[in-house]
Amino acid sequence: MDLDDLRLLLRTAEEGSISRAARALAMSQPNASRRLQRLEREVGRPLLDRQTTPLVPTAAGLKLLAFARDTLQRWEALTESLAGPEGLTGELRLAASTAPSAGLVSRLAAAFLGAHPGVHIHLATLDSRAVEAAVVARHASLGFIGCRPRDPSLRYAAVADDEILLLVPDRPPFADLPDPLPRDRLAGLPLVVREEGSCTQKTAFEALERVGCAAGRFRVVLEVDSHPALLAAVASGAGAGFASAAALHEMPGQGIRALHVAGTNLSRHLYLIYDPAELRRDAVAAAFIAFALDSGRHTGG
Amino acid sequence: MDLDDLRLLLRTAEEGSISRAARALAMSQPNASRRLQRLEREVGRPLLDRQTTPLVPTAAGLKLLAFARDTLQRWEALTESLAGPEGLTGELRLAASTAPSAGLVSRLAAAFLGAHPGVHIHLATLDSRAVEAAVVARHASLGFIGCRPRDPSLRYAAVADDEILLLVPDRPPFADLPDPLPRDRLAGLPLVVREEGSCTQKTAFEALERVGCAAGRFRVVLEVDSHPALLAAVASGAGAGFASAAALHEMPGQGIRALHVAGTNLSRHLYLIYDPAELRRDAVAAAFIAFALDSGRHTGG
DNA sequence: TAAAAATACTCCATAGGTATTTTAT
DNA sequence: ATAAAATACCTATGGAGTATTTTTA
Repeated sequence: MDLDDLRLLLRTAEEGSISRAARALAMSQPNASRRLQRLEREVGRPLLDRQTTPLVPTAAGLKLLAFARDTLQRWEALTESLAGPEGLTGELRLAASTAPSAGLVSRLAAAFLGAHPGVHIHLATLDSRAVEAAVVARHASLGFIGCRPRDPSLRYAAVADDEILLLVPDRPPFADLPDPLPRDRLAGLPLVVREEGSCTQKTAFEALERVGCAAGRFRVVLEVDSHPALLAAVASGAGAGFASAAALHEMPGQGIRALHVAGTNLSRHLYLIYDPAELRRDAVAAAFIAFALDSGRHTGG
Repeated sequence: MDLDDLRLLLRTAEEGSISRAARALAMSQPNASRRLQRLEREVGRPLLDRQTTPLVPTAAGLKLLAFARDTLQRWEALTESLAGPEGLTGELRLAASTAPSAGLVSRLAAAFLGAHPGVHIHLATLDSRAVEAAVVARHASLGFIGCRPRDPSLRYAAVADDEILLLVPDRPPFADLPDPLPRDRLAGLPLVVREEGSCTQKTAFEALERVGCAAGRFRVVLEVDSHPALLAAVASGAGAGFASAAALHEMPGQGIRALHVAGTNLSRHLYLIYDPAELRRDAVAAAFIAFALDSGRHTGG
């Protein structure tokens, strides 16, 4: 008997349908059906009357439901109390994409460590795709990326907003560009862009395209594969480039001005991605998510 | 979280040692160690202080121990109450070796069905080795054989005693043999024996060997591969043969006398064999074992 | 030095998914 | 006829075993 069996039984009784319960708990219908059958074998009695619609618990099912409610409630209370003031213990492996999220994440990590000094956090900075792969492969419990995950088995939550700015060299012929830069001036600028996997890049181009600036109209003069390289290229006058405001905070390059693009909402979210099953197996990861979402409410809104 | 995790934690705390708990619960030490580590990850705190000997639970461990005791106790009570007067439901697959045990087992099955009319029992009669194989392969939940199981992963319990008798043709030159037959008369008799896998055979020869009648001294004239074949052979005067008293009850052959062998305890046990893990997964099998052992106490002693 | 716990590695059972069939409304 | 439950089948995860290393009394 597994706590998940109890959750499934409970949900099935609430929904009155195995299929609906399976959907709600993100599992396949045959799997739910089998788990309930196994549970019935284990207790030696049918738990649900499958003849009726909606499905209704048998007498034995009602007894087990009472047990399930009680046990789950006591378990939640227990784990919550264990995560209490003294803090958690264990290891937490995070993966964050590129510089901007690494900045936010390290701040989050530091704050989390204040509440839970017994936790050892390992933070890896990878590109967005590698972050997603690391979470799927369980090399990391949690990931932070700038766009929604592609893998449908991963859940995500927005933890912060981040504005994308246009960086330009602080020298002619860029020095005289006005700060809210009119959109039509963009097409003439030489651009330094990030490699294809970059979320910053993707978000900026998508937002511009939405207001009528097709990506094809830009003059891409240089493609680099990291944020520092982009800063260096812009600072040396190669062209303009997009970067997130958070990343500038961390490392303000010299000889660079940051401009807003007029009439365009070049903001992006930061997404926390995770495998839902992991939360049931790793109390530290679960606590970190709760912590991140909570602190996001204060800062990001 | 699994009930087995709770049982393991409880036992570990009682024994003060992971190794001892593992032994007690019939699992390997590394497995026990890992399961406890996983449980610790799940709750986010260490549960045992491994620095001390004997091992001692941490504060978090004590809380979880209280939860474990309570939950297990409530679970046992629940499953017991569900097996109550109205009876269990489900399927029970039994495998019994040869005729003698099939007789006992079908009587047991009938009695069990009286208490649990919702159960569907499937009884297969196989030779001893096949019974053991069926239990190991989970084709049957429970098996009944005449000797202890070879496979160390199986548990066994003696459920009844059964006496082995010497069957002789009711005609010359056997007709004048005295009923408590002196052991020294055995060596001269032509014997009909069962195939090598037979437990009846094995038990009889072992018991005789123990009192000094080496198997080599017997005159084996015929080897057959079933109990009915043995009866037929004896009835037709081919020779004497060993068979269990229970089997005679079922099918008393004509023209056959059953003799005791003087000064020799030719009794054998009937063993119920099972996979211990199965009991936690199948309430019907668990109930049948309890039932069989209980009724064994009244009849067999 | 001896016993216990943890790690490394391997294998197999089984949990879980997809596709399909059966059942019930 | 449609939706839900059960079954068949397959794959891959991870649970469990053996062998080994590390640790601690």
